[in-house]
Amino acid sequence: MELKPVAKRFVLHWGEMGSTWGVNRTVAQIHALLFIAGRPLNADDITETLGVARSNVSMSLRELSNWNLIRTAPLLGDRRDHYETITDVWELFRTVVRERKMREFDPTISVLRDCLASDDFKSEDGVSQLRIKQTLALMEALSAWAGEMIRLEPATMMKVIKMGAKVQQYVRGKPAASVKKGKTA
Amino acid sequence: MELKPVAKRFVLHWGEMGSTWGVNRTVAQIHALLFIAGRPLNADDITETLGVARSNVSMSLRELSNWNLIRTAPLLGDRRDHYETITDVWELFRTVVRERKMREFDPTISVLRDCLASDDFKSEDGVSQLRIKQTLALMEALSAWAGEMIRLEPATMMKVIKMGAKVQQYVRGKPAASVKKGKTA
DNA sequence: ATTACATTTCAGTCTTGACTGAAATAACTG
DNA sequence: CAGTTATTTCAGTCAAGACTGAAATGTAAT
Repeated sequence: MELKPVAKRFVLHWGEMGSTWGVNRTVAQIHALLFIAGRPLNADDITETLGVARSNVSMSLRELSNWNLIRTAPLLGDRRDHYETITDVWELFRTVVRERKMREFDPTISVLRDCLASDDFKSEDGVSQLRIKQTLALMEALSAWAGEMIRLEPATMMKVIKMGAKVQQYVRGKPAASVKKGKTA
Repeated sequence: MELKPVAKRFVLHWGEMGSTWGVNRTVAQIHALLFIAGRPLNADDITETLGVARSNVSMSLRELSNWNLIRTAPLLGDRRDHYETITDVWELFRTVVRERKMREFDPTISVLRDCLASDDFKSEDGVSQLRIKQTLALMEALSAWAGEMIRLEPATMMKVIKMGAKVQQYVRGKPAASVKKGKTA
């Protein structure tokens, strides 16, 4: 299975981006490949196409599984495991947000709550206390927001996102000049 | 300058999270330290407090500067550069979003547009074409959304976030049962 | 201009974690 | 059950990049 030029470029770019996004290159490449392939692939297909070790593919598939980004798709007449990924981009996005929230936000929120509750907290500098409280408040707000957004149907989420900053008119009670006219930096 | 227990925990935790967030440990620790310190610090203060090499501090400060997360704050009667970071957490958040959008979204959007525009595109599999188009649409929507959000005043942005999924009632035309009653997964 | 202090650069070292290949395990088939 | 195929595990290797220390550069005072 040889990739066509554009597909190859897509897979390679996704792999590079993976590093920035906190998953390694191979994991991101495999995901891109499954996403673009149009049919479930088995581990050997992937090994061949990407030119990495079979064992690397195995571990990377496990990692993608932990992210809930792939599932096995049994094919009639073929013993080998075949893998497919979510094809709806908004559903995909939702999954990634859910997982990142779980890995990156929730643990930090726990630590911050713990800090606030600790006996030592009262003896900290006033500024430190304030910063920690504010950081926790920010993260709780973002976490709650993300939690609500990922509960929406993909189609609804899309509408909300596309509505963009126009929503502020509802929190302010009137349309916002700053956005419509681009007044602020 | 010795850190109090909670401040130390905060700095260490922020450092660990940094790895997940795509900046290295030292960079994240320095940022946490400046955030919690309550006054501008010079490079030697930081070196001492964190117990890393002076040169490492120098490079990390440069990195934070590239992220627009710190600025120098000249102190009367002291030649050495002192550094401070944004203290408003929403402003801080806005800066991080702006920078990540620039580094992680914008380049990918360029690549995808390029793929679509290329001569090879038409000869790709139908599925590949579709996936690339949908991915680009998603990323453009998110990018536009983020672009609008970071233009808002921090206080407004906070209100929008805190409003959460309730905004969907405005895109749908009525309150959403799925959120209020938690019907969906 | 010289000295003293502050900062940056960079070549080399060290750490972390990605990747491989071989061996072990598991799953199926006749 | 023996043989075959598929998958996972893991110890070792390798690569990327974080970190250090020493040297170079920059900056201000005398």
